[in-house]
Amino acid sequence: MVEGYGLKMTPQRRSIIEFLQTCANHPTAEEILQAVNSHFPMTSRPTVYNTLNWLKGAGLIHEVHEGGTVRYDPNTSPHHHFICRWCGRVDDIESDQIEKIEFEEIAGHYKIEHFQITVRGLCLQCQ
Amino acid sequence: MVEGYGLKMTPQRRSIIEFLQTCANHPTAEEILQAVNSHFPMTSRPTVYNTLNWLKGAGLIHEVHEGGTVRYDPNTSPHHHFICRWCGRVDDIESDQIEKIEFEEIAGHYKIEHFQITVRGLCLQCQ
DNA sequence: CTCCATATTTAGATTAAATCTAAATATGGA
DNA sequence: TCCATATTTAGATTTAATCTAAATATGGAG
Repeated sequence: MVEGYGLKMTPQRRSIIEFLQTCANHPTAEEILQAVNSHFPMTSRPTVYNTLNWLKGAGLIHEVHEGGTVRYDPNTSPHHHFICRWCGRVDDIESDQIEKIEFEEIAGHYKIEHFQITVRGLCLQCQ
Repeated sequence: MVEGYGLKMTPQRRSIIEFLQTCANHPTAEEILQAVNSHFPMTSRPTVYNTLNWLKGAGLIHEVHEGGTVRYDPNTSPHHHFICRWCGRVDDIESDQIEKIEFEEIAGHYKIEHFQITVRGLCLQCQ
């Protein structure tokens, strides 16, 4: 399936990928485990973590470390995050919603490969 | 010491605060435990976590969740972070080193209280 | 300065997230 | 269809962080 790496597709992996592609938010590993088991029972915790690490290594998902919990982000296009101080939800903010940023001052010191903005505040429901 | 809250100053807390004020980087709880014990032996792990949570609640330090490890940041002025992809170090980037950002597009949806930029790449030593 | 109510520290147990192990199982190319 | 090899699984294990109850230290009141 994933050429050259000897990787095999399984029902468990298919379920996890399918769930990640259809969910709009940023689920935790535990939420993924629960959701997948409600459709395809008996997928074990290590399998969920194995698959998530496989997807992460292949660059198909990203980990989001915010608020002490690890979440998984199926959106791999460059984008930013909004985090609600009250309910903890993580929403995507597309890059074109934020103006370009210049890094002139620090460009000499670091080799900048990527940057990400984390916006915090209150979402519509929690205001 | 911290008025109105019934909090008491102890040698352990003093050591932890002193270390945080003099260290330039972003230590983990474990690193703080090691450093404090080398100066003032026999400070237990729960005491380190108690003190860090007390300081965090008082707004004197911030937690940094990056790369799967929790780090503590004694710099509470608004600033940004650089994270080295290779060695994992977290450096401060002061706000005035990055140009102002406008949030016009998303201002209608969220109540924005704060934003922080995470820059990733390679530090001088790791290039 | 001394006393003592109360906050703090401690060792050890406990929790929770994530990973490891070895055995059983499933995948997909030949 | 067969079978080498990757994957899954249950259960144990690791690690970070917290909880517990008993011992201790702090600092305001007298």
